Amino acid sequence: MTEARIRIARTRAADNLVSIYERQIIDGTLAVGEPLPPEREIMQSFGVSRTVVREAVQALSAKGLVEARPRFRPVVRTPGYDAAIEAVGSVVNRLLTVPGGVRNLFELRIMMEAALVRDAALHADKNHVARMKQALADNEAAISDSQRFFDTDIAFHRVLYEVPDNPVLPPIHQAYTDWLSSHWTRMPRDPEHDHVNYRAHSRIFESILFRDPDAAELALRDHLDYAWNQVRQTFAEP
Amino acid sequence: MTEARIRIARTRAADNLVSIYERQIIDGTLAVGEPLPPEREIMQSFGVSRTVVREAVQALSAKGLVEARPRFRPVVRTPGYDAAIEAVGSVVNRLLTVPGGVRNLFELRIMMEAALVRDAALHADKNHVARMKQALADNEAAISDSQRFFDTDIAFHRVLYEVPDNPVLPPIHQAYTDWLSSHWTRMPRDPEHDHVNYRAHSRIFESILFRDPDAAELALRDHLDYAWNQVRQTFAEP
DNA sequence: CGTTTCAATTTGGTATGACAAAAACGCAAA
DNA sequence: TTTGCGTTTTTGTCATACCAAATTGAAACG
Repeated sequence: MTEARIRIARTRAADNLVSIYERQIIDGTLAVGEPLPPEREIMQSFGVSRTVVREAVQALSAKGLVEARPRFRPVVRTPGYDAAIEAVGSVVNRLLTVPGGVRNLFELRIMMEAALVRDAALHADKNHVARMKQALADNEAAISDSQRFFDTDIAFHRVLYEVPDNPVLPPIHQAYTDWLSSHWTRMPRDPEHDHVNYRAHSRIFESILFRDPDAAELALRDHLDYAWNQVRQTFAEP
Repeated sequence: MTEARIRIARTRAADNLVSIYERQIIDGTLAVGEPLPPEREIMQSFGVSRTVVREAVQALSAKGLVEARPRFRPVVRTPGYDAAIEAVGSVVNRLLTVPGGVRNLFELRIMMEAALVRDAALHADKNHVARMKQALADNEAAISDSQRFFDTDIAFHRVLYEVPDNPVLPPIHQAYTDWLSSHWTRMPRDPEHDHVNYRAHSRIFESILFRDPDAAELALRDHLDYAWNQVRQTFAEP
């Protein structure tokens, strides 16, 4: 993507190594969980200096292909959407610092979940409904237990991301909760909020049961608007 | 995110530099577009070796804070959603290689644009409608001019991402088109496709004009399902 | 005076060697 | 077999050097 736009991006030696190991990891030559060869070994087998090797390893780490902890051999990561989204974590954290960043991401979330509840209302099968019902029950049982309510709240929403059976979606949900949870912990704790939120979840669930996408979307938007009013209080944003 | 989960990740020397320059870039000490100091200068002012400096620069580059082209001084990037999404480009490219990756991302796109046309049908103002109308006209004029039709096609969809006035959305559209365009060159070129696609765009536009979100969503899903059948042919995926 | 050319300087990319500290390993003891 | 300890690897960092490309500034030119 970037590369295409850059003028005359002459090849850095490290890039070769990166693409080579990229291929080896993708086609399975390097198994998941296995450590990369020692740096000196890579040096010799490719005839490059350790500088280049280390640079390549760092690039692979930034791409989320390997997990490089200090002082440890880099190990090949399990490929997948979780790893990818985790790799973009630092980027998104920066987005949260730009003016209005939290609001923009939250609105994106509202838009996504609105689409998800519509989808759920139309396509949720018995299994999904059962899971939602269970999550809802757990949620009700956790009312006024601040931490547990938070967890069950997340669990309820997670089911929505699982309905379309697209493996990209659950990691996105995970990302949202990770990035926003740091603010949710600063949110005012009030059992009254729990009741309101539980009723909102309940309303969403019923709309899905009735196969009514419009009602489901409306309920979801009411719910998240309310949640946003809670979240925004932890910021100086207008 | 990752860092919190890692055991005892003792500070690497480069991390200090990264956070220092991160702060300087965010608070404006280092203006956008300005190059970072030369590596040798950074060495001296922080008393570290060039190895560490180069490692830090690479990390900053991976985070999307600076743009480092080979042989050039790294320049501070304009912060924002474009830069962030571009920084995740490599990650997403990898997602496209996992089995079913293209399909999953395409379905995510369908879900997003379905939500967008619903939103447009409800909230598009005169200005947006005018832009869509113009884009549609351009699209019609480009029929059977393969390259221009592709461009105007993209431009039409882009308007949809601009309606909600959320700065996160246009870069997402940009990302989708970037990823797609690499496959577009392999797609079958047929003027008949252009006609079908133009009529689909036209149908979407009319549904938005009539303030009919259901019709708009239906039209968009038909359109993208058709597009998917074109795209999938460039893959071996079932 | 402005523009172009070209050589000197600066700067990034890479290689090499070295050393401390931490991890991995192997071996011996319980 | 498990545990503990010492040895060997391996990584993190530093220092230095060289090359090639980019930048700069002076000189030549119109």
